[in-house]
Amino acid sequence: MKTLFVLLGPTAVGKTEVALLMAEHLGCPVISADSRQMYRDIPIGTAAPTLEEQRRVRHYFVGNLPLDASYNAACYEADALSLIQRLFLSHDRLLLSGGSMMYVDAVCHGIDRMPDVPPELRQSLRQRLETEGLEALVDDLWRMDPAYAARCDLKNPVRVVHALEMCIATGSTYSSLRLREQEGRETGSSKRPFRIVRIGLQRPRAELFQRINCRVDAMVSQGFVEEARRVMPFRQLNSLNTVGFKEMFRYLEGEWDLPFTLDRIRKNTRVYAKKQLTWFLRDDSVRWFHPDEERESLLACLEQ
RNA sequence: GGUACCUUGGAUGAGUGGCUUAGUCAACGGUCUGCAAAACCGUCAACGGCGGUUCGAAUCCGCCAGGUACCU
Repeated sequence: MKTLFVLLGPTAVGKTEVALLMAEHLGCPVISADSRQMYRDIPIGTAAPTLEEQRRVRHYFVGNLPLDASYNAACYEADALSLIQRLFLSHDRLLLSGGSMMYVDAVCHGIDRMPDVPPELRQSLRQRLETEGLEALVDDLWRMDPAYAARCDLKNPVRVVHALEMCIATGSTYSSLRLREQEGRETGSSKRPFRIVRIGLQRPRAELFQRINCRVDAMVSQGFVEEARRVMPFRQLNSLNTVGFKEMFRYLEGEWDLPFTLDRIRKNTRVYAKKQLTWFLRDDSVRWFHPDEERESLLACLEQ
């Protein structure tokens, strides 16, 4: 049976380097699962694999999208699965590596088929959110899909708006589209025709935070400020609603000074890393390793 | 030596006699199927010390300690 190894872990833990080793060991490319490294023009701020690293091992889904692409986890699921299927023709073992929780989840568990949201619909709901407030939208949700309203985080505008988008776009209910929830995680369409082995990278928190701090400084010396300045005209794009860029834009506007800005970036990156860990730690099928100290056993686990 | 002002949780900062005491930032924990490096939720902890007034004090009074400003 074909095997997909999935390498995951918090940002700055050292995934890129370990992925290279694993890929070389397996003789396969790296399939990246990073929602921000996919965008071109922002390699420094997203700590994307360098050109040298990409010469060492072929990478997919790095720098392959323009900043204004509209993309999401469902697109990624489709793109990744078709690539995986193709690569399995010539490989028995493949490597997916990345820290974007939903993207990894989409490949491993699948995402239910849902309609595309017409941009005008999204726009009008966003408009209503501003003029009428969240309460009005919540009332609508109770009316249109009480089952989902009962379990939805009703204080989260993004969730409420999305549920309404689905209800209005289909004329049905959002909850009726959520098949994975109804069938349970391991059944139904999410069943993959290949084996999935999840490998997690983790370090003691102090060590991880130390690496985050160093990486922010390294980014700056690689020209992060200039990179941010170049893309600032497009700051409203989702691709730039990203830790590092959000803060850097405020610096470039003169609102914050540079030391303060870098502090905020470090802090927000720490918070992001914690969020990733919270997500990944829930999945107890993940086998965890220290990226430096347990490299031997990590590579050994590829042979099982 | 004298006078005035100040002292709140890790940081900042409201509160001015009474429902276990704001907010912000940090820290910590969590949620998550279509913008997810997004969005959202929760927890934590303080009224400088001692004594007094009072049914009741972070809030009023006195002393002590520390700090700031000005004066001789």
